Amino acid sequence: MSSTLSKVYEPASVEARLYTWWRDSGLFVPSDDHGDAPSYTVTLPPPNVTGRLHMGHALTATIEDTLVRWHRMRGFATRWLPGTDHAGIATQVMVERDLLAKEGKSRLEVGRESFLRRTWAWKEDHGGAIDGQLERMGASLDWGMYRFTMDEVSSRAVREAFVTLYEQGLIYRDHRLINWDWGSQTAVSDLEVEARDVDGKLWQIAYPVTGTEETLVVATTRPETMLGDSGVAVHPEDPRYRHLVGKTIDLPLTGRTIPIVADPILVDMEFGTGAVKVTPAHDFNDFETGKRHDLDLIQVIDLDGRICAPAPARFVGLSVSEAREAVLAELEQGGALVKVEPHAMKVGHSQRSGVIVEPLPSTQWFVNVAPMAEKALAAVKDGATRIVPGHRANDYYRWMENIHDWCISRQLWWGHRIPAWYCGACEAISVSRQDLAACQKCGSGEVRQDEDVLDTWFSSGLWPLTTLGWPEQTPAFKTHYPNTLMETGWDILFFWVARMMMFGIHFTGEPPFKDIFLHSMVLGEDGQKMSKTKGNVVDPIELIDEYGTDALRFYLATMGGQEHGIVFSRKRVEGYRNFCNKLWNASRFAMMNLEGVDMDAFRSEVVTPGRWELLSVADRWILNRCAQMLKTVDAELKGWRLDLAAGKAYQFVWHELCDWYLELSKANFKEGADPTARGRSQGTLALVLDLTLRALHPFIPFVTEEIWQQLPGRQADSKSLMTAAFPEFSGDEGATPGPLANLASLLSAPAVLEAVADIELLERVIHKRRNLAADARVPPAKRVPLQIRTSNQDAWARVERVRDALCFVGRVTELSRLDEDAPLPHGAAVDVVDELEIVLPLDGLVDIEEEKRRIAKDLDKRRKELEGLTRKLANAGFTSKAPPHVVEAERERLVAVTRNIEKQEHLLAQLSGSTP
RNA sequence: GCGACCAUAGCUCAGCUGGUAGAGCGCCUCGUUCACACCGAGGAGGUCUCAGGUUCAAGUCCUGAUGGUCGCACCA
Repeated sequence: MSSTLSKVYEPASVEARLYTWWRDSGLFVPSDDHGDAPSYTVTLPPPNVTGRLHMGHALTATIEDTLVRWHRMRGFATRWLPGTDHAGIATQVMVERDLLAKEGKSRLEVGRESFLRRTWAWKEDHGGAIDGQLERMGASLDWGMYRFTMDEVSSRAVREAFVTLYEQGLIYRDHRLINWDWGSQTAVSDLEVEARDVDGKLWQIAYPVTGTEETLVVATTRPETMLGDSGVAVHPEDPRYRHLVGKTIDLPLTGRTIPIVADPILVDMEFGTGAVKVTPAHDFNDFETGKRHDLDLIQVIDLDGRICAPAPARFVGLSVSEAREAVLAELEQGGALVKVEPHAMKVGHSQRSGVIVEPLPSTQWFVNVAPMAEKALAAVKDGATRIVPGHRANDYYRWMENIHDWCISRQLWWGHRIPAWYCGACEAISVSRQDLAACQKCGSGEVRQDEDVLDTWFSSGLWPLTTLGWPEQTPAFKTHYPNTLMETGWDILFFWVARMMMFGIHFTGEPPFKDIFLHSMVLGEDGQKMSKTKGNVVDPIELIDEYGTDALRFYLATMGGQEHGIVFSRKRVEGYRNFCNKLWNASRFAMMNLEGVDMDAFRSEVVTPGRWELLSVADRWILNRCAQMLKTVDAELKGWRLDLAAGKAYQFVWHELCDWYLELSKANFKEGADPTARGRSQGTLALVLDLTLRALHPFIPFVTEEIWQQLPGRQADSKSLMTAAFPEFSGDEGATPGPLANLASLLSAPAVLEAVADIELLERVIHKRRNLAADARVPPAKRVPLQIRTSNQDAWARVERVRDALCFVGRVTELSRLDEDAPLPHGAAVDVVDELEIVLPLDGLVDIEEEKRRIAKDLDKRRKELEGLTRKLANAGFTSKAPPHVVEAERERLVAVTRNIEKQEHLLAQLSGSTP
C-alpha cells in the first residue's frame, strides 16, 4: 500500500525538501555520460546582488526553468547558469543611504577605500538573499557555476575586454557633452535617460541687436541657460532675419556680446520665433551647432546642478529652477520678456536618481560601438540569432542602425575601476590588464589609476562570456558557448541583450545565443506598472507562501506568451493553486485504487501490440485524450507557447481525467468488480498519470515530483521525475521510444476512435439527463430510471456499448429503449440528443410548460441555424468555391439539424397534446 | 513626430495558416454521491471598439478612425 497523501496538497511541506534533494543529488548538473546529446544552455539574467525577487524575476525564473526542465527531460545536456550583478549605482546608493542613516556621514567623508570595504560587507550581509528566493521558485540552476560580476573571473574578463577594445581603438577618452546625473553625481549613458512628459512653458525673450534699436526675439524652454549662450541662430533663408546674420547681440544680464549665425540644421523657421539661442555647453544640438560656427563653450551649470561662473555672481550657486525664476524676473523687469505660452514637452530624467539630467561638457570614456553593432545587426538579420516574438526584432534593428557611442565611465566607487593609469611625469595614459606601478611610456612611478568605474552594463554585456570562464578557453566555454537561449524582459533589450550580442560577436566571432526570447512586463492588478508609490506591488514570495510555488509558476507560464503587459491577477494564481490540489487529489484517488497494479502485464498484454480493444471504452478514450494532450503540449512548447501547453494540460487533467475518467473508472475499482477489467483500468490510470505528471513537471515541478515518487506503476526510468523522459512526439504521427513507446496509435486506431465517439455520446446523454433533472428540481444525487426513445439501430447500439458506464456515472437505475412511435410516459421530461430522445420519467412532477419553453428556445436556435445553413448551401458561390470537405461538412450539419428540428417539433407537439 | 503592440462575456485572458464564438474567476440555482467544498451538477451572460474593403465565407486578412500601452526621436 502506498503511503497516504494528505487530503489537501501542502506546498510548504514539500517544496524545500524536494529542492534540497534535487540539488544535493546533483540533478541540476548535466551528467558526464550524456555522450553526444545536444547541449542546452541558458544563462540567467543576473539579478542585482542585493536585490529582492520581484515579479519580473519570478516570470524569468518560471519561463527559463520550465524550458530548462523540459529539455533536461528530453535528454539534452542541460545547464542553467546562475549569478548576480554588482549593480553599480543601485548598490552604491543603498550603502550611502545606510551610511548616512547610521553614521550621518557621506561616502566622501569616509573615503573611497573605507566605503568600498563597507560595500563589500553590505554585499556579504544582504547579497545572496535573492539566490534563496530563486530556489524557492524551484529554479534548477547549476549553483556550482555561480558567478558574480565583480568576482575574479569577471574582473579578468572585464579588463581583457577593455584593454582589447582600447588597443583596437574602439574605446577612447574624450571631452564632450555628456548626460550628467547630478543626483547620483555621475555621467550616464543615453539609455539611462528617460524622457518624461512635462508641462513646460515656451518663453520669448527679446535680445537687443548690437548698435541698433532692433531686437531679435528668441524662443526657449530653458531661459536660465541664456547665461551660457554664445550665439543666436536663424535660418539662412528666413527673410525676417537675413539682414541680421553676421551682426551681434548684446546678451542681457551678462554684458557679453554674441554672434548671430545662420544655421539651417538647428533652426526650424516654423517653430517659435524662428530664432534660437545657442548654448553649446548645455544642449546636444547647440553643442553641434557651436562646433559648426566655432562658438564658445560656456559652462554655467556645474556638477551639482547649480549655476556657476562665468555666469554673473548674483546667479552663482542658485539651483537651475531658482536661476530660472531669477533670470525671468530680471528679464521681465528689463522689458525683455515678450511672451509666455504653455508648452508640453519631454524632459530627460535620470532613470536612477530621478533628477533632470543636465547635458554638460566633461571628459569621459566612450566605446565606439558602430562597428560592433553592424555585426550584431547582421547576426539577427541573417538568422544566426533569432528573436522571439519576431516583431521585437524591429526595435533591435532600429536601435542598432541608429546607435551612438556609449559613455562607459561612471563617477562612482562601486564597480570595475577603469584600468587606465595617468602618468604625472609625462602625462601619458597607460591601459593595462594588470595593475600598474609605473608608466608604460616613461617608466615613472608617478602614476595614478583613473578614479572612475565602468558602467554596470559593461560587465553585464560580457556575461555570457564570463559565466563560462572567458577569456580562458575552459571546457565549459567550449561546450556551452554560444548559449542556446537568452530569455529576458524586452525592457532590457538595448541595455543588455544588444550589448551581449555586440561583445559576444566581437570577442568570439560568434553570437552568444541562438534564440532570444523576450517576455513582457508584469503589471499591477490595476494595469499600471508596479511601483511602491502606487502601492500595487505584488511580492512573489508572499504569493508562494500563500499559494505555493507551483501555483505561481503555472500562472506565470500561462501568461508568459503574451506580447503585451501582463495584468496581474491574484484570482488566477488561486485558481492554479486549486488546480495543483485537484491533481493531488486525483492522484490520491489513484493511489487508493492502484494497489497491486501490474504494469508489466498491462504493457505486454495491451500496450505492446496495441491491442486497445482489450480495454474498456472509457480506458481507450482517456488514453486517446491523454495522447492528444501530450502531442499538443509537445507542439506548443516547441512553438514557445508555454501558455497553450499549460492550458491544454490543465484542461485535460481537470475536465477529462477528473470530471469523466475518474468517475467512469470507479465502476471498475468497486468491490466485486471484474479482476481483469480492474487490472486494465489500473494499468490505464497508472500510465495516464505517469505521462501527465511528466508533461506537467516542467511547469509545476514540486507537486508532480511529490506525487510521482509515490505513484505505483510509474515507469522507473529515473530516480527523479526531473530526469525522467519527457513524453515527446516526433514530427510524424510516431512517438519517441520511452514513455510513449507504442502509444502513437492511440491517435488513430479504429478501436480507439470508436471509443472516443462513444464516450462523447455518453457525455452528451448524461449532460442532458442532468439538465432535465435539474430543471425538474430532482436532486443531482438521486438515482433515476431513464428511457431512450429511438428507432435508429446504430445509435442504440452505441448506447448499448456504454450502457454500464452511462448508468454508473449518470446515476441511472434502469436504462431502457422506447420505440420511436411509442407514447411518452405520463409526465416525463424529454429532450433530444442527435437521434436519441432522452426520456426522464418523473411521475408527473415535471412542469410541462417549463419543458416546452426550454424546447422551444432551443428549437428557435436550431431553426436559425438551419436558415443560415440553407442559405449558405443554396449559394452557388459557396458550393462551387469552398473546399469540398467544408461543403460536405455543412451538408452533414444540415441533415443533422433538420433531423434534430423534426425531433423537437414532434416532441413539442406531443407535449402540447398531452397538456390537459 | 516615427514605429510597434493591444482592443473578444462584469474581470483576467485564449482563439494557430479565414469555415458553427472559448477558458478561469465572478454571478444565479441546486448539492454533506466513499479523490477533492482549494469540490460537484446545472444556468445566465458576447451586434468579437467603430467604418470601409477583399472573399462564397472575416473575431481572424487589408485600409482608415477611435481608445489604451510601450519603444525611439534634438523641434529650441
